[in-house]
This record gives sequence, C-alpha cells and structure tokens, in this order.
Amino acid sequence: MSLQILNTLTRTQQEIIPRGGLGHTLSLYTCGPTVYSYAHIGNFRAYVFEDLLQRHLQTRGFIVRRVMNITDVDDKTIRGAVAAGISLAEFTQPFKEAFFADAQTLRLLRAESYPEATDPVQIARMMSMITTLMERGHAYQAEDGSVYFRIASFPNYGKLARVDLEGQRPGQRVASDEYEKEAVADFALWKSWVPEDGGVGWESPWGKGRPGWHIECSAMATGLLGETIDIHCGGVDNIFPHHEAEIAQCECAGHGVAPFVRYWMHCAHLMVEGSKMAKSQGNFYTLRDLLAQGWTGREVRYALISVHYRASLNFTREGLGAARTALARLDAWFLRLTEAAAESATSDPPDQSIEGFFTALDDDLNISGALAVLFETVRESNRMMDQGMLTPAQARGLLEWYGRVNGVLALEPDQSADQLPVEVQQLLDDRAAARSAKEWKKSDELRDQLAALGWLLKDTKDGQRISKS
RNA sequence: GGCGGGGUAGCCAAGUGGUAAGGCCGGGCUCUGCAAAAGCCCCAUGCGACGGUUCGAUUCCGUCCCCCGCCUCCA
Repeated sequence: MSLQILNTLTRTQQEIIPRGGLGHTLSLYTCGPTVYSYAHIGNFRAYVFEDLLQRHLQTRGFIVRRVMNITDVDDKTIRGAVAAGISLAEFTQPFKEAFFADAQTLRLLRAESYPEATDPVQIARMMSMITTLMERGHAYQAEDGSVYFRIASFPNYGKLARVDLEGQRPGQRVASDEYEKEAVADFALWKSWVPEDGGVGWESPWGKGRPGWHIECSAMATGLLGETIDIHCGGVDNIFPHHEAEIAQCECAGHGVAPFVRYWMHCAHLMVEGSKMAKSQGNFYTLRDLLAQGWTGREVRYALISVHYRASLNFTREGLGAARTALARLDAWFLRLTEAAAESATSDPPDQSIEGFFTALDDDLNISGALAVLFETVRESNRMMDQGMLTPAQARGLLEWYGRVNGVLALEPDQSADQLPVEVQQLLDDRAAARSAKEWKKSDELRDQLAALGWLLKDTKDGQRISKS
C-alpha cells in the first residue's frame, strides 16, 4: 500500500507523491510558534503530529525538506515587549530558546530551517509579494494606511475551508474600526503603524508598519520551498482564515500556474481533562508545567502521539499515567530482548506481519493500528521467551525491527548518563554483599535506606536495578 | 445559521456487511527469601437513539439526540 493522507483540500485520502515524482524531494511546511509566551501542550500536539509525519515519510524513503516558521512579530509579541519596556527582539528571544528546548525534550526532529518573520530577508520578501499583489489589483491601501487583500479579486477564496462568502455578508460582524476596508473579510497584508506598536515598525512603500500574520507564512513558505509546496500542516483552527489567506496571497502573487499547496493536513485540538484548554479554566499547561509535575518528555510525547492526529485528544493525568506504564513495558521488553539476542551475531527476519506497523501508518498515520502491532509483537515475543522458544537470532531480528519502529516513535528511554551518588553506590554494594551472604534482614534495611533517599530498588535475576522514585 | 470532526467496555482508542485490535485500570496465576518489578491469562452478545435495506449491520440508508472545533490574526 502506498502512503496516503487525508487532504483537507479535497477531503479525500490521497497517495503522497512529491511534485517532482516519487524519489524527488518532498517539501513540507509546518506552521510554527508565535513566540510571545511558552508554547502550550496543545501547540506541541501539532508539532508532535508533524514529527510523526516527517519520521514516517523518511522511513518510507521520502527525502523531506521541512521548514517551520517562527512568528516573532504580531499583536501579542508587540504588546508583551511594550509592556515589558524592552525591544521586540529582547522580548521574544527567551521564548524562542524555550521553544527549541521544549522541542528537544519532546524529541522533535529539527526542520531544515526556522525562518523568522522579522528577518530582513523575509520582510523584504513580504514587501515584494505585497507589491505584486497591489500591481495586480489584488490588494489596496485603505485610508488608515494599511494594505488589505481584496478577496473579491480571488474567486477561489474559500476553497480550502469551503466557506461561502455570500453567506457572510457584512452586517452584524463588522467591527467599528474596520470601516476603511472594502469588504469585511478582506484581511491585512500590511498593518500601518499605530502608537501602541511602540518602537516596532518597518519603513515600506506604504509607510511605516508591520506585516500581517498571513503574509509572513506565505512569504517564508514560498521563499524557502518554492511556489508550490507539497505538504502544509497546521491545526484545524488555521484552516480558516489563516491558510485560506495564504492560498489567496500565494496564488495571486505567484506565476499562477500551480497551486500553492498540494496536500493540506490539519490536526485536531486537544482538551484537558475533558474540557477545552483555557487559562480561565486553570487547565492550561506548558511542557514546563508537566515536567515540574514529574512527567518526562517522552511520556508527554507518548501521550500526544498515541491518539490519531485528526481526533481530538483528551489530555489527562490518567493518560499520562497510561503512557508511563506502557513505556515501562516497552523498556522491559527491549531489555529482555537485548539480553536474549546478546549471543547472536546474526539475525532472523521476523514474521512479515509485523511490517503491519508501517502499513498502518501508511493509512493516514493510523497510529492506533501501528501501536496495536507493536504491543501484539511484544506479547507474542514475551510468550516465546517465557517458553524458551525465541532464538537469539530471532531476538536480534526483532530488535532490528524495533529499531526501525523507534525511528518513527522515538520512545527510547532517556539516557541516564549521571553517575550514581557515591553513598548510593556504597549502599548498593553493601546490599549486594549482604544478599550473596543471604543476610535478608540487612538487605531489607539497606533497601529501606535507599528508599528514604528517594531510590527505588528492584531485584532482577541479573542483580539489583535502581531508579529514582 | 454555514462548514468541519466525533459519539465503540471504568478510561484512552482501532476496525469490518458476517459476528468487536491495542493501551491503561481491575481480577487471576507464574517467578521471586520478602517487597517491588516483570511475564502470561481473563475482562464489551456490545459499538449514541429509533426506524429501514439485508440471510446477516457496530459497519449501508433515513430520521433524531449529544459532544467538540472553525466562521473574531488560538495548534
């Protein structure tokens, strides 16, 4: 089966074929963060989905060129900078750094580039696009100095979201401060400077101002990936108006031959404990919040990745707990398999059926089906090891398979490079000695001492295993 | 109102016109000096409601109910 995804544009499932044909580079544009604050767990749901997509594409042999933008100028960033009395760059810098740190914690693959909206190169490209749109009659400057996209000039507007502008005539929704626009739905390409913008602004042919949000993505996407992009991802809330606007801008400013994007993919939102995540409800989490609660990046990753991207995800404490338990099971299985394979230099290929992990993902990233294959394989091979029926070569074959599986899931245990504290190591050594002398009472006392220090001890047939409790 | 996504066991969640994957929780057992851990087994005559088509529907059709999102630069 070929790799297929549900294309928002056509609302049908389609095989992914790069623009240049199979074997050619596949361009992937993923909407990135607006760095006015720490990204929240809902943002990361989208990024984890995109990571799964990229990893699976690569596993299937696609050569992926991915770009993710950083929006570092908009209403919120300006408001934050002005409120803090610092420059826009000073304000956004820590949030940019936090974003990359969080992305690493969640094991997200790096994109090829992370263009920033305030980059002079990008600003210049935005102005160039706006100029073209003006020249072609797709944009106009209003009385307030702002430049707007003239939606009436683009009959295809609404094709992605399938909205009918006829049904949204100006009326109850006209904001009082938008009187200068020709039509309500016209959106800003260039926002003219206002006092609230403080020191933020760029000189342009239309006066001092700043770019509109939609034009940022349009300019960065086409500038780095070309006028036609293969796949463009984002959250469902971006379908309208953001992505609709991007289509309008790109297809009107470009050479007009090809579509801006060939495959649109959108992930659903997540909820927290059954409710919409909102600051007012007190269920608004950043990754940092979760780490502070004792969860690890890979546990959060598992919780986010294990629900199909188009289904709304109910993010709960129970779900995180389930992630922790399931990961522990995978870890234990991997360790056991590694030991079973130790004496084998060769590997026997596993049953072909476990390739079902990948064919499930081929079907619009059916992660549930894929995980089912993984856990069935875990149970079946555990059963064989219980019975002493799994040969070392078979174990090695399974390990190699799991290596490919993990290339997509990225759920391996964290590297615990840290040395054990000296006193802990001493207690462990003492206990090992006591155990070999069968001094159970002393052994138990030492275990209690370790527990008091915050260490959890487990006796396995290969000796003591310790972890932080 | 318009557009879109959903309602499957306590929770999360696949899937098929032919009698319900997987994960977590729970129960049982095995192993172990004990404990913990780990492993195996069990766990929905039922798939929002009501009609219809069919030999047979959770899966197809119709009607209805409920949840979530977008239509206000929020993933």
